[in-house]
Amino acid sequence: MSSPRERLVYTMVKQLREHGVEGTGLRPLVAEANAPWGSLRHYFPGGKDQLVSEALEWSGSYAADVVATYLRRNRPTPRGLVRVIVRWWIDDLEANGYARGCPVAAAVVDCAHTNQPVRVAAERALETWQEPIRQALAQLRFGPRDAEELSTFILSGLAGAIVLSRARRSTEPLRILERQLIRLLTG
Amino acid sequence: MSSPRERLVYTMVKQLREHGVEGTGLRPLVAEANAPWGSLRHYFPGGKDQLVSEALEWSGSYAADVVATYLRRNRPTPRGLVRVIVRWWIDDLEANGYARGCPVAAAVVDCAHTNQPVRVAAERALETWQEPIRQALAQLRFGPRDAEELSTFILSGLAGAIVLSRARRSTEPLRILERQLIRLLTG
DNA sequence: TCCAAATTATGACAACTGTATTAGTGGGTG
DNA sequence: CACCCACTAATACAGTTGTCATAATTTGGA
Repeated sequence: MSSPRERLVYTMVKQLREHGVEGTGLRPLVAEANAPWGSLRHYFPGGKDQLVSEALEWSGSYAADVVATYLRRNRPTPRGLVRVIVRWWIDDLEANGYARGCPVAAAVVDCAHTNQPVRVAAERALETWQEPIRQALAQLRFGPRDAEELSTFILSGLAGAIVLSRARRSTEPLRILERQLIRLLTG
Repeated sequence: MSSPRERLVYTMVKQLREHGVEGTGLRPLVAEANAPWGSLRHYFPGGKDQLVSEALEWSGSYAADVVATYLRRNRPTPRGLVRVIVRWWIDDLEANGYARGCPVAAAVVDCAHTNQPVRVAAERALETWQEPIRQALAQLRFGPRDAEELSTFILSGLAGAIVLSRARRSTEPLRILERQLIRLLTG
């Protein structure tokens, strides 16, 4: 399997997505990760903040990879780009009964003002995530300025649509996002 | 001033926006509200869930009022509608140093899967908020179906842009949202 | 084999969590 | 006055929180 260290980070990602930062207890987390309690301070001397920050970093890289993989395999189209971004979340929400949301949003909501290290980690994760989207838009006909603006806009819509979808227990908001974004990028 | 009951609800709104559901302790809350500890169980026998739910209801009504007031005073235009919705948040974030976000998003992120009563309250708050926006779109040239879709899309973008703005400590994501929404509604 | 370093076990710490109970205060009405 | 009521005070409860210190153990390399 993976090392206790890796399992702790990944389990933190999952817990973050389900319960947020403040809602995640270290002891339940360690239990679910099947990790020894002593590993916590050994691998994460920075405490909970460090573990959360690494979980966010992992999440940012993962999300970026989803887009980057699409770019590697296809010449991007507006439709295809939007689809690969939004569909991942539609599938995930449906597969998990709307249990898990966006870990970055969770971190921001809980700690934006009270916990600088975590906030900075969230900011970095968003940059990581945004980068391949911006690249994709640049490969389309969009100039640097539009690519920057539109990629920010896409992430905003996505983060919000996830929240709405979980509140309603319906993927409609995400499907609407997909339609409107395609309209915006092709119109 | 206002009654302890009202202060408790309003203070919960504030705490929700700053620390989320799980990050808000009842004792600090009661202290900040200058309310007697005994008032908690007296006015809110349903416990924390009830207090959070009422805070969400209050928030939904408040947000809806902002839009409804605009509608009462002006004949709506795409630009004016988007502006009144987005500007409130730009001003609020700048005025409070990005300390406070959207209470509904906070509730969803923390409790969407673990706390049905709160999730339902969040869903209702979103409906309340969406209603005047849909009305405004209906007063423009949009049919019922487009008004429904676009009002959902606007709320998605808004909730997400607030998250991004707090993460970056910059109102750029909200300003981008404003521009793109105007483009979408006028294009 | 033996040492040193990496890893884990165990348990304690004070502070805090939401909930609950019981007694008591106040003010207005009968 | 006496009564009842909405309201508050004070405290206790069992559980959990993140952090920490120290000892025991395992591991890999010389």
